[in-house]
Amino acid sequence: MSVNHYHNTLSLHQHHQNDVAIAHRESLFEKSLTPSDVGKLNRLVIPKQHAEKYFPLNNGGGGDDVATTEKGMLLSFEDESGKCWKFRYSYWNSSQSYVLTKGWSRYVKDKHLDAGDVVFFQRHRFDLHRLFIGWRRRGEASSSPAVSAVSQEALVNTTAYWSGLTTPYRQVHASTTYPNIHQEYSHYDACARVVTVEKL
Amino acid sequence: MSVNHYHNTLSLHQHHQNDVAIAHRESLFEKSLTPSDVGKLNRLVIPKQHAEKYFPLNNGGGGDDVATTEKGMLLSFEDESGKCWKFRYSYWNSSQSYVLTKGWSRYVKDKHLDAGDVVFFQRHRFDLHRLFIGWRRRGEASSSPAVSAVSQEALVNTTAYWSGLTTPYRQVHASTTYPNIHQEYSHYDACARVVTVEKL
DNA sequence: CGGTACACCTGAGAA
DNA sequence: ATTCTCAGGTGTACC
Repeated sequence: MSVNHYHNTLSLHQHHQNDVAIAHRESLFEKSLTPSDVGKLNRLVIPKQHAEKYFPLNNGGGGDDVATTEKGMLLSFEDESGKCWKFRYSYWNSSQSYVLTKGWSRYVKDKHLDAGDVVFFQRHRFDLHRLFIGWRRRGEASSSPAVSAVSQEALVNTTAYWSGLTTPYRQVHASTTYPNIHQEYSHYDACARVVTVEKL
Repeated sequence: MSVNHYHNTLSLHQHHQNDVAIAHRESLFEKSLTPSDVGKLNRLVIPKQHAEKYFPLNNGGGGDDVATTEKGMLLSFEDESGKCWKFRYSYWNSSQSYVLTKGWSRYVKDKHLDAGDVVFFQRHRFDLHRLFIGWRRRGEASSSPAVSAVSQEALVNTTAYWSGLTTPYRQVHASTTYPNIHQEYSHYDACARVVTVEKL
């Protein structure tokens, strides 16, 4: 059993501070990783139906959404160990697809993900801004049997929460409270409360 | 012998009007072109040490320099035939590198430059704003045997001329006879006296 | 639409 | 070990 496998499957029991949070998570969706998702393209394609449901970039509203659409946004997820991962999230007009770009390759490397492995996304049931990311090895069963039952009801409630707090790349690690306004990305920090020093 | 080769190696003797100027040139630096420099990226990376010595974008003086840094500037160079080449010159924050972009691909195409070929930059010894660009084929010796000896000594002598400039780019530009003010780029026309109609 | 321009991004290697 | 550089890329906008 590898170190990463250990963290993935046993973290529910090992990290007690996360146990409570897990009970309050709802699964959003998961994806089996393609070779491109873990390869040199350094991006994860988010299936459009999930992207538009859970991570809307703009819903046809005016104003700031324009900038959000053009520049993308920064999404933050807590992993199984409580570590915060930030990904640039944007829409590629050329391929008409939603993608996680900046930061994604680091996640792939850190978790040693291969094609066929599965990543899944969750969010806090009550604190809807709080997002989680997890993974499991290809062929492994999902740890929670209730995973697939969740989503349809919660969808409508989530859309309204995405707004335009912003933070610069280079200053992300300068402070955990993210006081700086970024010119480029709409940014919602889903794990601001998790004090984690990391490179983005 | 190709047409371009002819121009390159014989121009010293063919173009008498340039002979005087050549004697008054000092080498700044040269670069062996990478595949990317002559490929589809349409840009030339200027090694940072040379860029900051010879083509400073901001001199730490504040004010207009900020705009210069953000927007880049237009650099003009005379080639071996006296033709004026204008390149957009700017700094890429993301890669922390200085690049010639707009106009560069035209130069590569015109001179039929390939990877391994060398481009070199010179400036007038007395009229320091007058810049020159030249090239030679991969493997060819520098036309002036003294060049490499000159550059080391000249580096020290030349550095002060740029950094010690008290005249901002915009004022220099305004003092030339170049009638058109560019809206986007800080622009110093190093070959204003060469009447050349060209598209940039 | 294709080519160019532009502002990003990253990995590998050098320092 | 960490930082810096830069060769080689990307998507997007514009013409």
